[in-house]
Amino acid sequence: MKKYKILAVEDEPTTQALLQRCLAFSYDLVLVPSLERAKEILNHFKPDLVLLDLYLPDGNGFDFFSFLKDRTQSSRTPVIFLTLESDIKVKVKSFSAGAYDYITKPFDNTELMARIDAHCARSAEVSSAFYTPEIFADLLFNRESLQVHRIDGNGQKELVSLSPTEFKLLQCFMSHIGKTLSREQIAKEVWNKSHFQSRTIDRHISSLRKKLGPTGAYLKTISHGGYLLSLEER
Amino acid sequence: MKKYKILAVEDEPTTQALLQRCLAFSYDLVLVPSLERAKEILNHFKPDLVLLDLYLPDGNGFDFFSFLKDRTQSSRTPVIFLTLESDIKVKVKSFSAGAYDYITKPFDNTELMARIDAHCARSAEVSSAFYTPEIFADLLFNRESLQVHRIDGNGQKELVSLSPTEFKLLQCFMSHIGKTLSREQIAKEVWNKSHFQSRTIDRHISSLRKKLGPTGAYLKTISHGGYLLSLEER
DNA sequence: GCTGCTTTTCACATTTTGGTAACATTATTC
DNA sequence: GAATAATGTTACCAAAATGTGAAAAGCAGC
Repeated sequence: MKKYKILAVEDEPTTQALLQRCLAFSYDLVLVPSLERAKEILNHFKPDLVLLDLYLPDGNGFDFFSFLKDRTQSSRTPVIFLTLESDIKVKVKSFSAGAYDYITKPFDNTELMARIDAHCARSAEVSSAFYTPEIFADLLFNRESLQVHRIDGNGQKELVSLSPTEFKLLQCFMSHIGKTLSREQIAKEVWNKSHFQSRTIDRHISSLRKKLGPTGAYLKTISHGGYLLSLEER
Repeated sequence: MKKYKILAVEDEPTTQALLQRCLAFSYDLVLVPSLERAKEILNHFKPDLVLLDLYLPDGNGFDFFSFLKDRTQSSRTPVIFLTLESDIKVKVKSFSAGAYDYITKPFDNTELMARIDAHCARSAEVSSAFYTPEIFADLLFNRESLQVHRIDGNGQKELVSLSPTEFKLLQCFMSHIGKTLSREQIAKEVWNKSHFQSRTIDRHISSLRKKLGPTGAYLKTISHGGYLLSLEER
């Protein structure tokens, strides 16, 4: 049985010791005391779940939370807030920001583990459904370098030079192949905004299609619905 | 904004009243006092989330939970246990069985709502990833891509290109297969209007039938009654 | 502040859409 | 089997949605 990988960000020594003691055996646990260290660790550790204290020496848990949400690799990683703060308003804020759970100290070890397991199990099931391919039609995606290449008839790779926004836009469609995305959804995923001067998205779609050349035709317009990336013929 | 549909199974009058008071406004709430009633309700109510008491007059919450898991329609529906029982062992058992959350009474309204919203939002996102198009005759109706395909004799998918209104119209019939819909009902569901220059609907039906080709014949006219989508002859 | 890039906005071109009228056809009633 | 009512179908065109070049606005690095 494979252990779940957990990143715990916690500066208070007592809780640190407690977490170490009760989680280290059952999980692949990395415990760091600051956001800075956490960000470093993420370069070579991809946790299945994050335990996050709200108040940390070098910043606020919410900021780190948004940081995780913004990186595609960790945008769907479950985050459990684990904190002394028991103010209902903070709880509500956490949940509406997207927290998977909120546990106040002191907590029960067994319950913590049960909740961790539950979230990890569901998340593992879900992440298979959200798998984003690296190849779509004749496009090759490199998530590390944030580059897209097109493979021509001879198997030669040719760089498709996309701007950062165009890349994010394409990535957004790649992670929802076969689903029509409304302009609102696109705005939210790519710009993290809900409202927009309406034509901006259309304009970006237009230039993305142009840069993708013939492959751009797979990015279809669904009138009154939004846009759709799909392999099917029109 | 659409309300989440919630089924609450709870027999204790105090909690019933509390749930009614704090949830009925923000959610589409159905509150039942027994497992038997809950099962009945499920025949015509597909909740987005279930609130479940552990100890009920006609059985144990766990059994109902397994019942939900076993039905495909509800196997991914989030279930929150809401109970007096605060024994850690029961909590752990609930989570390992697949509970989404476990809240002990007395609880805070706001927190309950925050947790409900969080689970529903994630679940909605996930269920779209697991969505499979609906099938009617040789049509594949896809609510996610907002497209309709027809399967031809060779099993090839062919796009049926519908305008937004036609799609909504078909969607309306797809959600009420076998039921005759009056023009008023159609106007309300598709146009969100009650009154209409009478022939408009007819004209859209006409073009929908035309685009659906032979399959359009399943969209029958009920003179003086409206229209009906049904496989049965009459 | 200048330079070179990206992003956004504007303006206009183009396409799609949907309501209505008019007429054709079918169903219902007596 | 008319007469009448209900429904089917076509054509039209205005309004709305979308595509896109070019100008304007941001923005990082110097």
